[in-house]
Amino acid sequence: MDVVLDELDRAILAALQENSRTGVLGLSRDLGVARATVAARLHRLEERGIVIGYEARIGLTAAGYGVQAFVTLEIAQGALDDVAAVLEAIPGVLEAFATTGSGDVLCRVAAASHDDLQQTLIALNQSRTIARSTSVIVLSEIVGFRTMPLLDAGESPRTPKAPAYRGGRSTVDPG
Amino acid sequence: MDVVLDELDRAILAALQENSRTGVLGLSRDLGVARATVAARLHRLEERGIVIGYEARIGLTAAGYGVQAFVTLEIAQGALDDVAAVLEAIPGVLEAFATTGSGDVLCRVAAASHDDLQQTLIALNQSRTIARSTSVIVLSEIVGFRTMPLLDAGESPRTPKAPAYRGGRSTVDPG
DNA sequence: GGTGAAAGGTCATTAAG
DNA sequence: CTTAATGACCTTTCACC
Repeated sequence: MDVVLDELDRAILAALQENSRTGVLGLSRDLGVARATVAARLHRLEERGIVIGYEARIGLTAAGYGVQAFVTLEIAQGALDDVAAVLEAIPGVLEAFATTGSGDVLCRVAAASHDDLQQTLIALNQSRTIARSTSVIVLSEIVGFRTMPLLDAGESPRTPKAPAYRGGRSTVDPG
Repeated sequence: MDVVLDELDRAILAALQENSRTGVLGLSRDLGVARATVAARLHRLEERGIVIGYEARIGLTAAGYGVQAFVTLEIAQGALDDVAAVLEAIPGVLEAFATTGSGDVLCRVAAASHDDLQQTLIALNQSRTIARSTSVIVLSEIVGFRTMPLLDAGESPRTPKAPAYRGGRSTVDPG
C-alpha cells in the first residue's frame, strides 16, 4: 500500500464530495466502472477511515445564523483537557482546534446576530478554563470548503525531499 | 414565516447532519412523521438554501493529509477581488474567509507533511496579491464540526434586546 | 443477474391557522 | 380560505444475495 489513494479512489471521493447521496450504482455509471468495484472501493475507504460519514451541507446564513467568527482562546494553565467539554456546551461553537501560536485554541463560532455572538463570547469568557479570547468576524466567504483539490490533483500527496525554501514573507507563529 | 426553522425542520436537519444518506423513508420512520411531510419539508429546506447539498465527510489524516494549518493573509491594496482565484489555484487551500482583524483573509490549509505545507505557504507568498502570511498549525481537533447544537436547541436563533455585557476579557480585533 | 425494498412523484382527503 | 399533514397509489431505481 504505497499510495494512499489511487485515481479511482479520488474519483469516488470527489463524486461523493459533490453529492453524497449518489449510490454505488450511480457512481459506477458516472465513473464507467463496474458496480462491484465501486462497492469494494467504498467499503475499503470507509474501513480505512477516509470516508467517515455523510452529512448535509447547511447554509448557515439561510438557517438564521448569519454571523460567523473565529475566536482564538488562551487556555488557563493545565486546563486544556477541560476545554472540549466547555466548548461543546456552548451552542454556537462549530469546531475547535488546538494550535501553535500565541493562542492555544482556535474555534469557529456561528451566531444569529452580533448580539448573539456577543452572548457566545461572554459564555466563553465566563469559563475559568479560558483566560482570554480574541475574535475576528467573518465578512465573507472567499473559498468554500472543498477537499476535491486535494483529491483530484492526479498525484498522491507530495512530500518533497528538498524543501527549496525561497520565500521570506511567511511566518509560523512559534507560540 | 416568523421563525426560520420549526422543530420538525430541526429534527430533519439534525438527522441529516448525522447521516445524509438516510432517505426520506428512514427519516419519516425515525421521526414518526408521514413520508410526504418529510419530503415536502426537505424540498422547502432545499429551496430556501438551508440544505445546500450532501457531502461525504472525509478523514483528512487517513486520506494522507495529516497536517492542517490556519493561515492569516494580508492582501495587497485593492487586490481582494483577485484573491479567490489565487487561493483556488492552490490545492491545499480548503476554505478562506475575508475577516476583520489585522489580517484580511483567514484560510484553512491541508497538507501531507510539514514540507508540503511549506510548499503551500511558498505558493501563497509568491502571489503578488498576498503581502504577508502568518500561520498557526493545528495540533489536534478539540471539537469536530457540528451544526446540531444550533439546530436542536429547541429555540429559534436568539436575538436579545439587552446585550447585558458583563465580561471584559474579550477582544474583537478592529483591524 | 434477479428480487425485495426503498426512493421519488402525484393526488384526494382531512385538519388547522 | 389558505396552508400543511397524511395515507395511498404509482413507477423507477437501488442494494443485497
